[in-house]
Amino acid sequence: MIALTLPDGAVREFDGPVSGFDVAKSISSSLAKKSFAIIVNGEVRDLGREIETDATIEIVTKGHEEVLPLIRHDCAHVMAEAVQELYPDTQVTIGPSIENGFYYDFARKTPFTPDDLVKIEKKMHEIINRNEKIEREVWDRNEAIKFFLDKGEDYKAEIIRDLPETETITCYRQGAFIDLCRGPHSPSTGKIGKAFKLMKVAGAYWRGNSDNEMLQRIYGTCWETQEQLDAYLHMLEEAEKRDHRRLGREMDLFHMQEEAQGSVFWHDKGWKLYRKVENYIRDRLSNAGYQEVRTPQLVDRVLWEKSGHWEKFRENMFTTAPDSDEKVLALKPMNCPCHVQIFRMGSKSYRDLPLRMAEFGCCHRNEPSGGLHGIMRVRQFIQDDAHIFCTEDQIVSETKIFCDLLKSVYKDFGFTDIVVKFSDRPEVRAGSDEIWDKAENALREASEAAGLKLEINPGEGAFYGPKLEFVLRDAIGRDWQCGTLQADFVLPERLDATYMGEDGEKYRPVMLHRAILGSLERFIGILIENYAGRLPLWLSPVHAVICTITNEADDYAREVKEALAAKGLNVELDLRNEKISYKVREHSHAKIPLILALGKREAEEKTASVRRLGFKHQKTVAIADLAEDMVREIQDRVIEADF
RNA sequence: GCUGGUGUAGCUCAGCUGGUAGAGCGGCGCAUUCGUAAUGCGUAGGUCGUAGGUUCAAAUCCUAUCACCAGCACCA
Repeated sequence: MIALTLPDGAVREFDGPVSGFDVAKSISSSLAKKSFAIIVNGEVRDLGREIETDATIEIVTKGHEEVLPLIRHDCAHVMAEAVQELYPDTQVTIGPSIENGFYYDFARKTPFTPDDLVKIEKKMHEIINRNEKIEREVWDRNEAIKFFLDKGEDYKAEIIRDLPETETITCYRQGAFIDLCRGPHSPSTGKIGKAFKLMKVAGAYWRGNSDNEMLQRIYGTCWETQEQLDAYLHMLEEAEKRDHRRLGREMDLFHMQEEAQGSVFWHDKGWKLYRKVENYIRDRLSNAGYQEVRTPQLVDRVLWEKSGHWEKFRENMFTTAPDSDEKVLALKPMNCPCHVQIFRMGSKSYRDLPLRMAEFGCCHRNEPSGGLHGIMRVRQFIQDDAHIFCTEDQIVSETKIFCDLLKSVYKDFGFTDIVVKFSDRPEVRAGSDEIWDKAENALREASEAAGLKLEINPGEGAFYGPKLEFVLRDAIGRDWQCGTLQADFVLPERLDATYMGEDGEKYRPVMLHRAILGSLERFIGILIENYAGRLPLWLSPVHAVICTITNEADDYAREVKEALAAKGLNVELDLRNEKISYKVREHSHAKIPLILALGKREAEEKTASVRRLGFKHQKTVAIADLAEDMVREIQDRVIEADF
């Protein structure tokens, strides 16, 4: 007897092993038709698989959160089947479901063209209409290897060879197509429906390693309903409109050009924004007990050799090319070695620790051309960089203080949902296991104490210490590392930083490399995308534009501008002989937060008709009150004004 | 760096299989003084990313190169 417990607590008994499909059928035949899979003790399984022991189960039907990953994976298989039907010379490799869809990596000499995608998509609809049964098969390891080798599927054979001996080898068969796969899958291809679309082709390295050959990856998106697909495609279109590169141009913030690849030309308004961000973080750091320093841009390679950068980071460094045996200088890619130089000046005592040293230093890194991206990934950038020199015992408290500060700063910028990635010890590393234990625990404890949720990145730490990465998302869902905290036991050693302990002995300080915003360029890019250009008043380069309705109000408009400027507000004047609706439209496009329309009425009453960006209505306010409200909104760093 | 795609006026884009460039918006000029997301008329803008090549003739075909876009790798 097998007893299966349903989500509502009801128990159903069966004489012997029973398939998920039969379980569903025992409840109702219509349920069986509507099912995609069955969850057995928390594990999603094919309906065709037999359940052999007592278990709690749940039938997966339309709308269940497990449906999307399932049909996306089905869709990947259908795409592979379509590709092999159309292009038999293609080998299949790996094709998982991912956020919003799926991809499949193919090995083929000739790359797929956008035209091919149209054909493949058509073929996929055919296969789905055929409603092929998807069946799970358990294979013998060696037979499976032989089978795939005979089929010319070398990659599949390689995958099986690399699987642990204990792993059950399963294949999924649909029509003439058979694929090595862990599963699970829906019962048939018809379950996928029509709400999918192939999106793009791209190269991708076999097993994610750039030493390996490059495969052809096709990305697709797949949803349960057409409405969901349409909504997703619409979201992508909308996201395009908040691209910081586009908004940067439209809002006249910055530009980039060929002659300075990977570097930003900040325009007046963009630089105003930049300075607001920089001054804000400067104040926060200063209040948090940081000193600020400034170190050289060009530094002799000798120092980089000592610090280890010459060995580990040479490829990314810009250097001078001296004529003969002159010294080689390098543009600094990081501030840390220079900060150690300042630390080393004079002698330091334990009483000086923790010593928090900040610098808005300009760093240059020769990033690979393919990695550059607007102002998010550049070759010249400025970080809100700082190094905390402290004792091992101070790591926890300093990390905690840092996490709290970071959280508070992010909140001011309107980011409350912060993802933290914790990278622990890599295989190749410096320092003893004891120190690593200590550092890892410190970082973990401190960030948890600060109420941050951690994601673990196993083995991804720096060779000199573990790190926390604070990640923000851009308009289309790409993650960007902004803040970071890295514990470093190596650099103080290499550059011989010491302090005098209570006992009169010399000790090595630990260095915490840390940034909150990360690169200001990147952070501003994220800000622009996050707000779709509609920056909070405290960050907006221009606070308001005064628009006259007729030139009768020109004198009053100048008066208002004076009054607001006197309060430190940045206000522009639009006295052009244009219709008010024309001006409103133009300044709305330019993402000006407030439009003040002034006509005869306002001039007589000493008021302004105020319209907030994003709102259709307006309200009439006395100038003095308006100025006061604006100043308060800026001081309070209001993210979303309720108008 | 790798794979694919793109590069035509300030912006968005058209220009079929080769016959020396076109629209809308924006700019400028004139008129309009018009109360909350486009007033009308007129006008000026381009070595078609760059360098070679094929051809009587190249934005269009070929080669190289640069930049950008997407993805991969990288991101100390």
